[in-house]
Amino acid sequence: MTAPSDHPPSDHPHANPDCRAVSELLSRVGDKWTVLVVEALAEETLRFNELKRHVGGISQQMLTRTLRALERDGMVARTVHPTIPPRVEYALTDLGRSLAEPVMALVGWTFANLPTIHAHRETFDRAQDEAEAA
Amino acid sequence: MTAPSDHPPSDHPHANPDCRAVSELLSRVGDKWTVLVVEALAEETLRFNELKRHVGGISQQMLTRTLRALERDGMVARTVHPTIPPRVEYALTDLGRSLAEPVMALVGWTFANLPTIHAHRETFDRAQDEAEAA
DNA sequence: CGGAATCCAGCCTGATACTG
DNA sequence: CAGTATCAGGCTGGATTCCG
Repeated sequence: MTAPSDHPPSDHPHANPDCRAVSELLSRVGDKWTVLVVEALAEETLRFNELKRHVGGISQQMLTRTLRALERDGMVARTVHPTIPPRVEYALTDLGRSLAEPVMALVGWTFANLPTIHAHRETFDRAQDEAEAA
Repeated sequence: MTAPSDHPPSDHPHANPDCRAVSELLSRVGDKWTVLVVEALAEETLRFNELKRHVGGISQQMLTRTLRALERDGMVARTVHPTIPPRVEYALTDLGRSLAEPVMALVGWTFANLPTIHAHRETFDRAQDEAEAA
C-alpha cells in the first residue's frame, strides 16, 4: 500500500489519499446493505420498490443512500422513465459487475471458513467465561 | 446465499444466521483498522506497541478491540511472555493469512479502478451541482 | 411510485486517565 | 509494557412525514 508519494514520516502512513480511498471502498462493501443490493441487481434490473422488497428489511432511506453511493461511484446506472406513475430502474454497470467478482470471492471464503471461525469463537468465549469465573 | 434452513417466508431473508455471519465478516474487513492490522502482521510478528506504531494513528483501545476480535475469530494468535516488563506478541494464523488473500484481491481491484471511480464521482458531483443551481 | 427532509436512538470511535 | 475504565462526540441507520 501507501504509494511512495510525499507524506512526511511524522504523519501516520494512511492519511495518503489512495489508502483512504481503498479504506473507503472497503467500508462501502462492508456496510450493511451494499452487498445485498449488488447481489439483487446482479440477477436483473430492478425498480426501486422491487429492489426494496427483494432485499428485505431495508428502509427507503438506506436504499436511497446505498443506491446514490453506488451510482456516484459508477457501480449502478439509474434510468428514469418520465411516465405516470414514475418508473425508475437500477442496473449494475460493468464496473459494478467487475467489483462483484472479488467481493464474491470474499463471500465464498467466509462460507468455506464459517465452521472454523465459529469453532474458534466458542473456544475463545469459553476461555473468557472461565477466566471471569475466577 | 441463504441456505435452505427454516426461516419463515414472512421474515426477510437475511436474518439467516449464515447470511448474518457473512455480513458480519464483511463489516469486520470493512472497518477502519482490521485490514491495516492484518497488513502489518502479514510481514512479521509484532508486540502491542510495535503494532501501534506500525499502524499509526490508532488508539490503544481500538487496537485492543481489533486484536481481540481477530483473535476471537482465530485470525490472530496472541502469545504472552510472563516476564517483567510484560511481552505480548501477535501473529497471523494460517486462517488469518488465508483471509488476507481474497481481501488483497479486493484491495487490488480498488487500486486498479481508482481512476475510473474518481472520474465517475466528479461527473456525478458536477451533475448534482448544476441540478441544485437550478 | 420514488423519492427528500426531519427527527431521534444507538453504536462506534477517540481521548484521557488509571491499573498490574 | 499492555492493557482496562470512563466519558464525550460524531456518524449510522431506522421511523416518520411530506412532496412531485
